[in-house]
Amino acid sequence: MTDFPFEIAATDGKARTGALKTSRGDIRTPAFMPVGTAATVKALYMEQVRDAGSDIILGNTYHLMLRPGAERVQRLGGLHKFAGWSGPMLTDSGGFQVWSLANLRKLTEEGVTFQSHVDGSKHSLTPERSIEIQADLLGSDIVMQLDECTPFPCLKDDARASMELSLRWAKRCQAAFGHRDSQTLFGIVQGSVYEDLRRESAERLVELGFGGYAIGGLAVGEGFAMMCEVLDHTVPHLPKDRPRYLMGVGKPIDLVEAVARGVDMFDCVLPTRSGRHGQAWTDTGPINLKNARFAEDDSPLDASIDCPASRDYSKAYIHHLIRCGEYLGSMLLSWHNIAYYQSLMGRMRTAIAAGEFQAFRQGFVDGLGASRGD
RNA sequence: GCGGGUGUAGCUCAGUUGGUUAGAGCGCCGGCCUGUCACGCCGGAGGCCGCGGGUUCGAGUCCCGUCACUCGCG
Repeated sequence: MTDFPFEIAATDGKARTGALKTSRGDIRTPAFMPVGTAATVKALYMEQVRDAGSDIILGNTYHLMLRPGAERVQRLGGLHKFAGWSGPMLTDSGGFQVWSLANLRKLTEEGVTFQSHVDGSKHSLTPERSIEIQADLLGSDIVMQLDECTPFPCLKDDARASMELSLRWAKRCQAAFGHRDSQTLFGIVQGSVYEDLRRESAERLVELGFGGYAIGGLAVGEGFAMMCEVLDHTVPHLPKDRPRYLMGVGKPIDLVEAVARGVDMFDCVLPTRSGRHGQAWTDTGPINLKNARFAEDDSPLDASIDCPASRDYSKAYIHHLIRCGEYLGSMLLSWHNIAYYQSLMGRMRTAIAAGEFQAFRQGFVDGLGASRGD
C-alpha cells in the first residue's frame, strides 16, 4: 500500500486544510468531490466540473460494471481516458448499492450477489472483485474497500455484525490491493450511531493501516444532530496525518459542521441531483427555481459565485427552462451548485489557513438563519 | 334547413345496469432530494357534471325542451 502524501498546511480547532498529493494532481482539502456515477457528472462537461474548482470526482463500481462493463472500460484505456477527466478519481466500491438495492440482492460472507437493475442479469461483487474492478480495470486513484452501509435505525447487535463484516472485507480488500505505486486504498468506519462501535471500527481499521479513512453509514436517516454527534466521537480515533472522508454528505451546513469536526473530504449527489430538480444552493439556503415568484425575477442566481451559470443567467430564465423541462435548466443549476459547493470549500480552506474558521462557521450559520427569518 | 355526434377541473378526457363526500393525465401552487436504479418523488388547490324542466327514495347517467360547438347532407 502506498499512502499519498497528505500535507496539512494549517489547522484551526479540529478543522484542517492542506492537500492530498496524488500522482494525478493535488486534492486541496477540505475537498468536495462531485459524483460522476456513470463516468459523467450528470448534466456537466468535465471542463465545467474542473473550472468550477473540483480537484477530484467520483466514479462508481456498481454502475460501471453493469454498463459499459469494467473490462470494456479497461480496453478503452481506463476510466480517466474514457470519461475525459485527467485529475484524480475516487471510486466507490459498490458497497452503497449493497445497501440501497436491498430488494435485488443477497448478502453473504463471501460478498454480495445481485440482479442488475438494467437487464436483470445476475452479478456478484466480492471484496476481491471490487478491488480488481476499481484498481485494475477502471484505474481509480483512490480505491474504496467494499463495505456494508449499515442501515438506520439498526439494533446494536446488528450494527456490530455489520461492522465486523465490513472489517473482514476491509482486510480482504487490503490483501487483494497489495502494494501499488500510484494508487491508494481507503478503509471505511461503520458502527451506526453507537459510540463504542464507531471507536472500535476506527481503531481496528487504523491497526490494519489504510491510505485514508472514510466514515460511512451516515446521512441515512439519523438526522443532523446525531450525525454531528457520531462525528464527534469517531474522528478523534482516526490518525491525524491521514485524510478523513465523510461519505455521501451532504448539505452545505453538513459540510461546514463536519469540517469543524476534522473531516477533509466529501462527496454528495445533492448539488447535481437537486440542481436537476430545480434547486439552487446559496449562502442563505436552497431556493426552488420552480417557484412562481421567480417568473419575472431578472436578477442572477448568485452574483457572488464566479461561475457563468451563477452570474450570466437570470432567475426568470432558469425558472422558465426548469418549468419547460429543458435540459439547459438542469445543466445551469448543476453547474451553479457545483461552483457554489466548491466556493464554499475554498472559503473554508481560506478561513482555516487564516485561523478564522470559527468566525466563518458562525457567519455561515447566521446567514442561513437570516433567510429563515429567525 | 335536415340528420348525427359532443357538452364533466384551466386543458384533454374517464365515469360501469341511475346508488356513499364525481375521477385521471397534463397544467397550476408548494414541499422533498445526502457513498445517484433518479430530467425524479410527494402533497395541495381547483368542478350549480352547458342551461331549464320532468321521472325517481335517489340523476353526470333516463325523458322533454333549449343553447353552444362539431361532422355529414342539402
